[in-house]
Amino acid sequence: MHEKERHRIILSAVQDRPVVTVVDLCNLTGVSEATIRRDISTLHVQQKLRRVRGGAEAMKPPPFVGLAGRTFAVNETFRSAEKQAIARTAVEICEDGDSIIINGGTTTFQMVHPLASRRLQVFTNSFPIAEHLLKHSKNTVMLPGGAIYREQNMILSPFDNDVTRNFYAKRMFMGAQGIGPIGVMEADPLLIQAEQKLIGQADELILLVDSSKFRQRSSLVLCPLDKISALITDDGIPDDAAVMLEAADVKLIVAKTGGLQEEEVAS
Amino acid sequence: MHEKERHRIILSAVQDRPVVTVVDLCNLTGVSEATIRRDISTLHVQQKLRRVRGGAEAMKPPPFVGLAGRTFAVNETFRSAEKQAIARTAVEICEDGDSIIINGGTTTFQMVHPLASRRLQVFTNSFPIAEHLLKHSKNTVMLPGGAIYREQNMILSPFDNDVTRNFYAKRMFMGAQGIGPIGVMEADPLLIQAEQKLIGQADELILLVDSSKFRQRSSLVLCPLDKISALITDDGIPDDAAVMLEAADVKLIVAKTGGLQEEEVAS
DNA sequence: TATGTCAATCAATAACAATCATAAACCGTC
DNA sequence: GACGGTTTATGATTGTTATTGATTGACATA
Repeated sequence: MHEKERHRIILSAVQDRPVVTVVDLCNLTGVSEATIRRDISTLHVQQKLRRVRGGAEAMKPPPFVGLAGRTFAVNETFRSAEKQAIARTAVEICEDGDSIIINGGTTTFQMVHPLASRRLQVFTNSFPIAEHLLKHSKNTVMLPGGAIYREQNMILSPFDNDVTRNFYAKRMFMGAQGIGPIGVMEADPLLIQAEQKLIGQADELILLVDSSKFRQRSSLVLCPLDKISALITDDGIPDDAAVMLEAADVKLIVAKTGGLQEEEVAS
Repeated sequence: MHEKERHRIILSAVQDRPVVTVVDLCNLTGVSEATIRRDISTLHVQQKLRRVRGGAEAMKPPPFVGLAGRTFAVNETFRSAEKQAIARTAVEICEDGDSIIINGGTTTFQMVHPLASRRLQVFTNSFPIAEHLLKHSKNTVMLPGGAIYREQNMILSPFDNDVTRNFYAKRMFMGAQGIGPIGVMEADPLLIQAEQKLIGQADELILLVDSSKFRQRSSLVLCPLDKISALITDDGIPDDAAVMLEAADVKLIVAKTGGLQEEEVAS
């Protein structure tokens, strides 16, 4: 990864929230802490951000974060290191020029930072993802039509006749509330509807879930496991879950937190 | 491969992507690293790009699209007092609960501030308007589907099957490049297409133009004057323009800058 | 004390500049 | 055209420099 590329990612992250830690940036970029510190120092003297102990903060903190950004930010801090590593791994399997679909969620949102230095065709129903990519990257951004639901920060539509049907992608990335033998679980019927509309518009469905999701259950089943092409998670995945995924022929990708390699466990 | 040919490829790549590496350019052109480095050096002294370690970057690194974009911001300061008065008047004729369509533009963008304390159903193809209303108001925000065009900061779609057809509003507000006896003028064919899609989804079409627009002409005609229900402008409007509008049965509303009142000149 | 952050250092690596040899393009003259 | 000489562009090789990641110890904090 190149210096400029890292700098873009760092600036992208630092403007996303009040403070970013060095560890966060390591997970986001996959480089060592020493390098991140050197980068922060460089950007500090360039006045691009302010260096603080433990990380960095934006030069001009946003005047006030709307209620939308707040709930989002709270969720983000939960298991954020894992989510960032997972998101980085997800972006790494994409190539410039690819068409991808990103379903809204706190884990998938982390993809925006590694995407800052890339150029893809991104279709997303998440308003914050679209907003961030528009401001901090050169990716092409496409949206479905519909109403913006503040609670989820997503664009949802009860109609079937939107441009979603006109977009076809190589991969679709999505999070989930939980994973079990029955399949992928979600909490909200509205999300189910939106996600099912998107599944089928992509060749591969790739799930991004941190390992805590394997212990969670929910009432609504989005789709069975065999619809999933690959699943990216962190190294806290239980053995029985790995067996379950292998049985369903789901490619398991374990993202390494702390910055180095990804490791494929099962095909 | 000829030198000029490589240079075109390099410049194309460097403006397309945030960063290009020497290796990338080697793969792209099929020549050696030494040659690419020589090319980058040449283009660097020609100020066509900036040379950085590992590759090259575009001269103006981040075309960061701010909340309202760079070109947006420049336009916003031009005749902003008039635009704000016009926008305020436009919002004043709406009542809470109304469904309105706001077409993107620098004048219509000014509507977001008076709208901050209101609660309407707003359908807009302007990303900055949606963003602002979402963060700073409680209005319901709805969007058409499509790609976000950075230059205009608008969501445009070549497809006809989007949710636009499912949204019907009491009023549609739009700006324009110019106004003449022939009708409403616009500069960009893409905008024409998007605007024509929206017109017809509202009972009334209301035009927001500052008085300088009566002296402007453009090459593309969006619609004839008689499609317009009302036109809001400032008190700099020429007499002949007022006569022209009266003849076309357009209700003329003059926004008072600084003051409060609207004034009806013709019905 | 335990933990996390940081700066200094060093080895490994990647990127670079300088140099040279080859081959193509160029430019005269015949 | 054809030939010989020159220039120019390119790729490979070399040694040099810059960047990175790991290690260590210092310092602050809980």
